[in-house]
Amino acid sequence: MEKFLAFIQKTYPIPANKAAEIVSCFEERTYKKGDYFLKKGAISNEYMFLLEGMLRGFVTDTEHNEVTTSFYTANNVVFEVSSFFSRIPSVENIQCITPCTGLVIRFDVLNKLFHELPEFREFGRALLVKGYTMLKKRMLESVTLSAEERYLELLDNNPEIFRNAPLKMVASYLGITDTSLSRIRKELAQK
Amino acid sequence: MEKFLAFIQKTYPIPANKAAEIVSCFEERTYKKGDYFLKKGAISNEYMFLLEGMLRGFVTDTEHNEVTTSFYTANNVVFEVSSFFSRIPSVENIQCITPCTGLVIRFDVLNKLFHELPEFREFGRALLVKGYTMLKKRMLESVTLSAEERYLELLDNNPEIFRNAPLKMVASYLGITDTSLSRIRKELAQK
DNA sequence: ACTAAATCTTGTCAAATGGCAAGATTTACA
DNA sequence: TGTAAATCTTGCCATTTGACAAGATTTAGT
Repeated sequence: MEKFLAFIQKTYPIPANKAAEIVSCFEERTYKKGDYFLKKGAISNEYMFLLEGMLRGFVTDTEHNEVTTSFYTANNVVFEVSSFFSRIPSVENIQCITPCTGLVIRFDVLNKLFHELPEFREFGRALLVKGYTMLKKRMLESVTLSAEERYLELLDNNPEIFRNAPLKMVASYLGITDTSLSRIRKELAQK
Repeated sequence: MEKFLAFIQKTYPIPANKAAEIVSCFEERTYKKGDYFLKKGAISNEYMFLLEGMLRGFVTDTEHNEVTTSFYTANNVVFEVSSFFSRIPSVENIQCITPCTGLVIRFDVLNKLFHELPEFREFGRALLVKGYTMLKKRMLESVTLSAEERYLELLDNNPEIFRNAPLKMVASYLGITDTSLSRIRKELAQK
């Protein structure tokens, strides 16, 4: 798949024949809206490059509220780091919020590739570092920016999220209630 | 160093002779209180296992406030993931808040070890995954727990932080002001 | 031990956000 | 297309937290 090859090259350049070998180990899969890619309590066994659609990661807090931890958009990888790499039960759920198509690989196959192809291993590390970096950035913004600024930033950088996710999911991702987010929008509209 | 060997074995078991080889590539270094291990704008070139003392990671926000991003305590590694592995200028500072002693290794030497010793590579990945996991956990707590609960959790799990870091650093780490933290303590004391 | 600087506490008031509930709007699907 | 469910908005009031500033306490260095 073109998209996946382009993604690999953008993340960590790899010789074309090696990249093709990698991609051939993935298999295409489709999901319906509402399907779970990963359920809390399960050990994540799949790693996906998302071709189309959108998913959300979420946990349930002590008051039984669903708190969105991440949105996964097309042309990015979808997996839960801790459960997948440390082989422990996931605390997070990952669910399709639209119909999805992706290229999937199992843990053992991915690991085999990591061992055989140093370039792919470096690609994996680069991705891990990138994810880590983005999470740090988000964490930082959650304390240095106001809710309104965080909303505007998300709207700027990931407008597609607002087309597919209900307000409540976006609000909990931003760390506020849907009521507050609705008010923030209202105030912005009046400017 | 015993402590470092124990840390390696705890994180990802490695044959003793290999572990010894690894440790021998690190060199001991000492820092004074206030010394910077990493300065904003520099490309991080060192990775440290901290034997004694404590450091803080921080950034400066738009209003010139220092926001603590992490505390580094003895018997853990100290480095900034993005800058060290992606070779980009750091947005964070890492500074000693007490005199420190640690075992330090340069980027190129560490990478050489990663290439030569698959076990050490896996140790590195395990550490990266662990750090990522802990950051996710902290992120989650920042939205599901109240400031008071976050304070109590930190007090329970890392009491040593309170012995060395001024209130202001702890407060910004918890995502609140020093004033609020002071009030939280007052209320807790009254119970 | 003395003094200055750093740190911590506390008061007052303002702003941001949440909880709850009702009503408006949109969406899904029979 | 009609209707129920889901989603979004809004009003009211309470709570949390912040900004600022003054005073108390602790720490560091001579």
